[in-house]
Amino acid sequence: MARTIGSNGEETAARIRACALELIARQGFEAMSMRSLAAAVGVQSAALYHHFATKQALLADLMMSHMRDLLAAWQNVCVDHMAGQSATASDRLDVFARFHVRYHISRPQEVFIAYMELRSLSPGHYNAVSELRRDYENLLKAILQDGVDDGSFQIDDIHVTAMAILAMLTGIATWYRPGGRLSASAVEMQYAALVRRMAVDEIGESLPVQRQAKQ
Amino acid sequence: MARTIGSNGEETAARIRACALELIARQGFEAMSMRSLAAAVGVQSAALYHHFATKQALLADLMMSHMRDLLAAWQNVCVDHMAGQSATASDRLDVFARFHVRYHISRPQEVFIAYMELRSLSPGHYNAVSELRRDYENLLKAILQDGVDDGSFQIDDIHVTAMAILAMLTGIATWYRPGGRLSASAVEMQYAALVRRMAVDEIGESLPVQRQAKQ
DNA sequence: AATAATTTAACGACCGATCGATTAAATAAA
DNA sequence: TTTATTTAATCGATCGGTCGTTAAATTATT
Repeated sequence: MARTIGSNGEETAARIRACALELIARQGFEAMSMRSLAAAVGVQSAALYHHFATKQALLADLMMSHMRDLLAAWQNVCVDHMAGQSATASDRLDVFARFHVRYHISRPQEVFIAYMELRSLSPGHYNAVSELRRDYENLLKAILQDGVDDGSFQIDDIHVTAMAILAMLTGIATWYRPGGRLSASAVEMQYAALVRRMAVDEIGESLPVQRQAKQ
Repeated sequence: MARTIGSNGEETAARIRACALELIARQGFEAMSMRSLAAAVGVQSAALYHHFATKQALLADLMMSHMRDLLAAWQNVCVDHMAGQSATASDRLDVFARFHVRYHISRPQEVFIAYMELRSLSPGHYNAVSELRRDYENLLKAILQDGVDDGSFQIDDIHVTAMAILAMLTGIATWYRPGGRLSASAVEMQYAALVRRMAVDEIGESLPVQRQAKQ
């Protein structure tokens, strides 16, 4: 430790992360200079390099942390809400949708960065983050597949439907603002209902064959 | 040098626009330097300023053009497919969804830029683009409202549903690649079917009251 | 001759990153 | 308990380079 009384390295690193999240979310990674970040943190720009090797490493740290936190949070939900995977596909889809909305509403900056700054990552970091993203997408696909297998979902294409659901849910971050007309739980409820409709076609539910989209 | 044989100002401006679209879509607006853009076009960077006053003006030009083209293309679809607005809300929603998918698949770069680089716009340009975006959103909202009014749609909240649909459809740009597993028309069909499900709840269709999402 | 398009050359500002010096706390040695 | 040493953290200054932009000169078109 060095200068200021009552502060240490981990605390400074955490403050750098927090300020970087805000600045990158507001201006974009390329538009944020290390100098402006240092000013926001309240240190000299050189001090940033004691905690993060490069600007790129800082971005990768933020994005990897976000993806790992997201996956860990889902694991917690699984442990809490449906121990043993005994829940139906429909229930699990509902839990997933609500979880996703809740998590993305509670961390708007991380979410915004996670899918806006993918192109700012170096190839190596991009692959690492993409892998975690694929893991997360596969969680949803597995639920959809289970529902198709047991006949409770009517889905033409798992991949397309999963991409559609995730884009729809993640898009909340672009318009939802706390304190607006709708509460977070109201939004959560509505999106969960929309997701359910996307997976379940009530008319086709009783039919043994997959419902065909009309040309 | 001045004018090369067979070229004029408008042609150069068009080439600048095309190269800028590609570079910005790939690297982001902040990451694209005017020097690299000039190199891609095949001119000196100073020549760019004969056609666009500033880098910011170039971005605004690209985004405003995109939004105006999008709105104009929808007007054309309206004239062609449903003269006189006599079509049902369900049909109009279907036409809208298919149009949106088709248009966004055909112009991936413009689409990507249009919703990734909003924050790179100066306040004035941001407001101008946002106004056109709102116009486009209102087209969808009007269709949804009509369907709710005549009882063919079961929708809790027009705004939420419209945002969800647009995020879902626009998200295609993040994963669809020509020549992949699915053809553009297959994607168009599937997304149109999903949009229909989001607006129409077949079970609740016969009920006079709005269907309530289960808590 | 007038104008439009492009060049070369350069300006000042800022970029990410690094350097060596400095300081405070933790640890070891006396 | 004092003294010496190490480690972690920050600072001020600065590096080489690139940024957006501009001025003036040059060339081509009308």
